[in-house]
Amino acid sequence: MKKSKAETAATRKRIIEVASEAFRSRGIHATGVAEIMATAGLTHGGFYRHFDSKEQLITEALTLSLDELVAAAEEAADSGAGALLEHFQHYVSPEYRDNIAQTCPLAANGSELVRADEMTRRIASEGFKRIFATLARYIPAVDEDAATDSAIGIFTNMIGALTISRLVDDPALSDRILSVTRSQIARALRSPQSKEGPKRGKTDPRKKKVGAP
Amino acid sequence: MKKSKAETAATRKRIIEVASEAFRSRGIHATGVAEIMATAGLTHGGFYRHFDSKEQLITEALTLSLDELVAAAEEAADSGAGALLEHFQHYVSPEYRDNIAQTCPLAANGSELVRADEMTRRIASEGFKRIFATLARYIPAVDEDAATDSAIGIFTNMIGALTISRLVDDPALSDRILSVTRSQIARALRSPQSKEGPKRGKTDPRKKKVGAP
DNA sequence: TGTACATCAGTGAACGCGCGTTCACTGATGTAC
DNA sequence: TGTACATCAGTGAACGCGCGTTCACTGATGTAC
Repeated sequence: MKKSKAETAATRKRIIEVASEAFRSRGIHATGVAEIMATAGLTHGGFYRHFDSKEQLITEALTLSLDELVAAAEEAADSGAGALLEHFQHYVSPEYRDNIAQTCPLAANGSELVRADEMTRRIASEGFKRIFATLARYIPAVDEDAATDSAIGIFTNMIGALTISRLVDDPALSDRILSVTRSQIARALRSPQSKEGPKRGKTDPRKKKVGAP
Repeated sequence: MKKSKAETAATRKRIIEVASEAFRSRGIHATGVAEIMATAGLTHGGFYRHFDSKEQLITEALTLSLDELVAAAEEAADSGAGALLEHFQHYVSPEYRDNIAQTCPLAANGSELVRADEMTRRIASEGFKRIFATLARYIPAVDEDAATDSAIGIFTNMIGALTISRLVDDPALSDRILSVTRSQIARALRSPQSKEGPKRGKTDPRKKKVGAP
């Protein structure tokens, strides 16, 4: 029962879509190939007609979810600074927190990605860079370097807040974590950022445009 | 070959210590009971003389690592605000980043803990609360609520920065993430914090002292 | 355009493997007298 | 204090199970003529 090229491509796409949600919902390690195939309406034997290994699916699923994340941020950015502020505020909202399957994979799978293979970490790194670069373009700052610093700070802050808001078992504390983070983001996006700080925390001036595409 | 009570207690403690480092190094799911027992110098069959299940070991290992984390923060706090600043700056240093086995379990296992069982999440939550409460006591702020908000923000920020600094495959970017976060922490710990922000990001005034022990 | 055949997406059974957990056994410890 | 015996920490083999992966087979698709 060979399938047409279009149907084969659609099946492959469906497997990746299912995997990208399943990995975020239940974790990468904890989600099996058979489970993904069953959700996609297939038996597990056919998996290797589409992918060399589970590892390959992980990288493709991560690529998809990061592409979607970047696209959403760029779309918001195209509508101006106000829309971008709103977009990133939504990133640390209860709705976003409660929709782990369809939101940021760096927050959903952070500590698992730290131990992923080289290719997966590269994709995660590239996705991280693309997001904070988009953000940096709209941050009021004394120079490009300061804007990048601020964007990095905001984005890592959001990922930490989101992760911990999902971890804590006290709903009121969870909401408060998000609320505090929204305030921090709003402050950073409103007022021009400089890089001043105490000597020990100062950005090393030798590092130039690291990670800025 | 029954062992003395002292020896039994020492063995149990050793298993928990080994597990707490192994879970942080290699991940909770990815670390097997047999591997932990072998590292502790035992065969895996004896595991169930000490624990009911792997889950129980997870909660005990997490308890240990969080207790150590809290103890270190409180020790620093007892030496004054300067020592506390230094302590939390160290939290987002390259040395700390590169020592995942012996540092913050919320950063090392964040996304896995989100999906852990009820007991484990409760312990993680309690640990989180104890740390930010310690931090809040030394933050200059207009009131206790604002200090708690600031402490929550700083700590979730650090966890996100640490996780992403371990994830990215570009060493210079990794260092920069930590450096940026050190600056943010220094700023927050130096100048009095208030809760002002735009309406949408404002802390809900109905939430009083959530999570503050 | 029609026919003959090679391709290959998908099925379902099976592979080896490592997982968490159980169990019969050993023999030193701790206790009862 | 000394002896007899019950306890139980640790061993090592085995359990069922689900994992990622392989494979013989089916039959519709796509291609060659």
